[in-house]
Amino acid sequence: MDPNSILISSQSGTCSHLAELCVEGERSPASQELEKDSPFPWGQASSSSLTDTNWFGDEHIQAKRARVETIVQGICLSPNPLVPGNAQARDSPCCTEKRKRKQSLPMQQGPLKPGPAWGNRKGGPGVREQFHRLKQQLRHLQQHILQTAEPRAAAQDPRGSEQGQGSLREKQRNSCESNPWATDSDRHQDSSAYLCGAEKHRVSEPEHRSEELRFLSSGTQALLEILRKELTRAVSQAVDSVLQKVLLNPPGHLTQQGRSFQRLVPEGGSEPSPPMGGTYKDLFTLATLPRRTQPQVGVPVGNLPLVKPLDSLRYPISPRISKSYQGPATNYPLAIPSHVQENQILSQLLGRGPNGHWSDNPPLDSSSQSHPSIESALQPWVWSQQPCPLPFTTVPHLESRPLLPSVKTEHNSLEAITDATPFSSEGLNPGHLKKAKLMFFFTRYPSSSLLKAYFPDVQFNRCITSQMIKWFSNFREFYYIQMEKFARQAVSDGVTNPKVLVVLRDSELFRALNMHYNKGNDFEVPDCFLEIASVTLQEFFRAVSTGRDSDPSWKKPIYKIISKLDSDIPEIFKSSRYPQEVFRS
DNA sequence: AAATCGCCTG
DNA sequence: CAGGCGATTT
Repeated sequence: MDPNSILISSQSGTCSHLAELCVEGERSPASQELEKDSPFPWGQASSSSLTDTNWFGDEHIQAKRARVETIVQGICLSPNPLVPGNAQARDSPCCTEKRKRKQSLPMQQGPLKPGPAWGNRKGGPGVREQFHRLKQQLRHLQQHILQTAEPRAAAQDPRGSEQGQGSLREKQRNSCESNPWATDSDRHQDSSAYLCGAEKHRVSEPEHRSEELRFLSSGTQALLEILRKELTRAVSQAVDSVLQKVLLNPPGHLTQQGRSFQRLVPEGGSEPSPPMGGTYKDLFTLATLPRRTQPQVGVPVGNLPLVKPLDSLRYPISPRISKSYQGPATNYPLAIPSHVQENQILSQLLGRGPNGHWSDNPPLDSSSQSHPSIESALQPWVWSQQPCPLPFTTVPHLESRPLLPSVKTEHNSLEAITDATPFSSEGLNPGHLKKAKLMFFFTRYPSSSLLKAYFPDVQFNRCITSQMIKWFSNFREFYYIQMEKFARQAVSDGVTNPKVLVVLRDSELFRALNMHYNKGNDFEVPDCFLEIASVTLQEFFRAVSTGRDSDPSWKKPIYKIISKLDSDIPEIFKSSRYPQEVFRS
């Protein structure tokens, strides 16, 4: 019924997918891999310039800065250790190489550094005032946030305690996002765990609301987190400015402190420190780059190579805040806007509706978004891209699938966040499988590029691609087995004219096929498939009836014929939400 | 060498 | 459906 009409009409869009293919085609396997590790390759280029800036290069300065930050924090806000972003979230279970790569990838964190910020520093006389103002603003924000958050927190079910011992990593991601180290290599797990625990204990403190955040709706949570981070960053920047101007003498012994401080205060986004060790750096870079791309509304993101990421986002999904954490996010985005005035940052934070997302919310609410910069930065995408990314997006609630239930739940519970987040970046879910099966009605031999074009919500990599190709291989296997079976039956039944062998919707063969690829029968099988099926059956019949099946490779010619009969796939299949749209209500 | 494919097996 | 394997293709 409905589905039919849709499909039919959509079928007209023949070339559309070709275009898609071209686009996708640009991505070589290698590049894809790169993207995985660091979705933002371009970051490197842009970063270099920033990296050079070495105002932090000097340990003395750094130490001072750290000191100031500490003070400021004490005054204004709790340093909530939000995780900068964990690029690792995207690791795909199947490909371990990614992990290795990530570590080895010497990404640069250019953007992190406040290069342009220098301009501000030059500011001069007004610095103090500015600083003051910032502090005040921060206080106000804090109050607002607290007011907003507290009430809700009470309402929500506090399940701060770690649940079970599932994958440690994932849990950490969810519960300890605040920990910057979580993102880093596994070796930091311990520390991250530690931090998480610490956080929990401090729940009562007004300043440390990380726990509380968990109880809030995901949306609010995200807002809170983002805001928090951004504020922290802003402060850091302000501090930096001040330091630059005021502090010129390096004490020199604070270096260590500075470091430790950074660790504790992940927000460190502010921390530009170029001197950081490789690992740390990598982290930043990974996380950072992406974000920038974002929306920072007015924020001048210097590097704009970001376009790429967008491509992947082409099919944004409804903004579900489902996963608060999806991505590798990073908070640095904010930090980076170095050239942006501190004031600007604040104002943006306060009033920003960057990508529309927050716009709805009043400043206060937005403030609540303290979620990791990750989101903050990417908002629009965040949601569209990663989160939904694969797993959830595509997967509508197909009939079955206990796996994705949470997805739909969306913002409701933390669960949604928890469950969704980990997978968001990759992996094929039942929804994808179902979609692939339906696509089989149109194409028996899809190319990897075609698959990429039709599964926009999937982050392809070798493993994923192979898996999907394997699916189609399996589909074909079943298909050909059925064909051969029925062809032989026809032969034994005495059929002599292949023309009489036509696959109709009421035929047994069709039922078998439909049962396999369209179990719920919730999809209208296209006529073209019936035609191809008929041709295939006839070819098998001819081969068998003429005794060609004695040849070990007698099926090859048939395969070759069938491989040329793929049809165009309806455009609607390109939608990540495809199933929902196609299936009959 | 890498990507695919088909076949077989669990 | 996923793995493994060998063959084929590019």
